[in-house]
Amino acid sequence: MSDLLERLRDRGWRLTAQRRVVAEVLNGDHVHLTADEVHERAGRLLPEISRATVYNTLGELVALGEVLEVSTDGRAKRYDPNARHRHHHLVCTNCRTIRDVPADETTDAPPSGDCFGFRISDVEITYRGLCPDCQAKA
Amino acid sequence: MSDLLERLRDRGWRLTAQRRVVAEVLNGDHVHLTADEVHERAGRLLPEISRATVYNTLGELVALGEVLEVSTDGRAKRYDPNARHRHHHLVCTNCRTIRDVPADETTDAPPSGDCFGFRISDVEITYRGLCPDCQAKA
DNA sequence: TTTACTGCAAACCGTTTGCAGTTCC
DNA sequence: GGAACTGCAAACGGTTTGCAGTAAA
Repeated sequence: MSDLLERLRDRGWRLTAQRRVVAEVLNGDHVHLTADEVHERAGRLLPEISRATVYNTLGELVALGEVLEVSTDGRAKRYDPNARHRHHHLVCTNCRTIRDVPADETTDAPPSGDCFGFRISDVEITYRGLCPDCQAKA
Repeated sequence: MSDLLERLRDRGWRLTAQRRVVAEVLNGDHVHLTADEVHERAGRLLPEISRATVYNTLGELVALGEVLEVSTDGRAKRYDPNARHRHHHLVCTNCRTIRDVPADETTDAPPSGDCFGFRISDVEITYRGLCPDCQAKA
C-alpha cells in the first residue's frame, strides 16, 4: 500500500516521518480506527508524534478522498482507508466490530416510495447484528 | 400525540412540566432536532428548563424506544420521534434537511454477497443528495 | 412524606486551533 | 531560505455527572 504514499507525493505532499507512520497504521482491510487508536499505534512506531498531527493528517487524507470518515455510533469518528471500493458496513451490536461489504446495484437502489424530490447521489448502509464470535458466546 | 404522555405515565413516569414540554417540542413529522434545538424550543414554552433536564429526558425517551437517535453527520446527535414506523433518512448534502422515507422489504434486504457470518437484525440507510430547494438554487 | 426529578456547575471526551519552533525540498 | 509541517497547550462543542434543592404522587 505504499502507492498511497506515492499518490500523496504526486499531490505535492511533503513526506514526513509522521505522515508515513499514519499511512502505515491505516494499511489493511477492514480497518476502522478512531483518531485516538491511530495516534496510539502511530506512537508505537514514532513515539513523539502528537495528537494534533494525527488529526491534521487524517483530515487531509479525508479531504483528498484517500480515507473515509465513518460514524457508525454516536462516539468517536472512525477512519476507513478502503476508499477505492464502494462498500457498506456490517457492525456488531455487541463488540462493535466493523466489516466492509461491497456495494452493488441492489444495495444502492433508491427507496421505492416517495423521495420528496431529492436527487440522490449516494447511499450509505449500516447493517447491524451479531458477529460470529458474539453469536457463539451468546 | 398526547398518547405519548399516556404511554409514559403507564410506564411509571412522573409527568412534570419539563417532560411535557420536551414531548411537545418533538411532536410532528420529519422532526430531527438536536438536543440544543430541543432545549431552545422547550425554553420558549418553559423558560427555566435546563439543558441537563433536556438531555436526561431525551436519554430516557431513547431508552424507552419512544425516540430514535440519528447521527447523519459527525456533529450533534439528532432526536427522531418517529419510532413507530421503520424508516430511513434522506439527507440534503447542502442544507442538511432530513426527511423520513418508509422502510420496506427492498430497502431492508441483507447484502447480496458475503456477510462474514453476521446475523443481521437491523438495516439503517442514509440517502444523500440535493433536496428540491437546493436543486432550484444550484 | 417520600422519592423521583430538576437545575446548576463542573467535568468530560473527542476534536480544533493558534502559535512558536522545526524540517523538508 | 522559505514554505509547509509539527508539537504544545489552550479552547472548543456536545454531552454527562454529582449534588443540593424541589415537587409529583
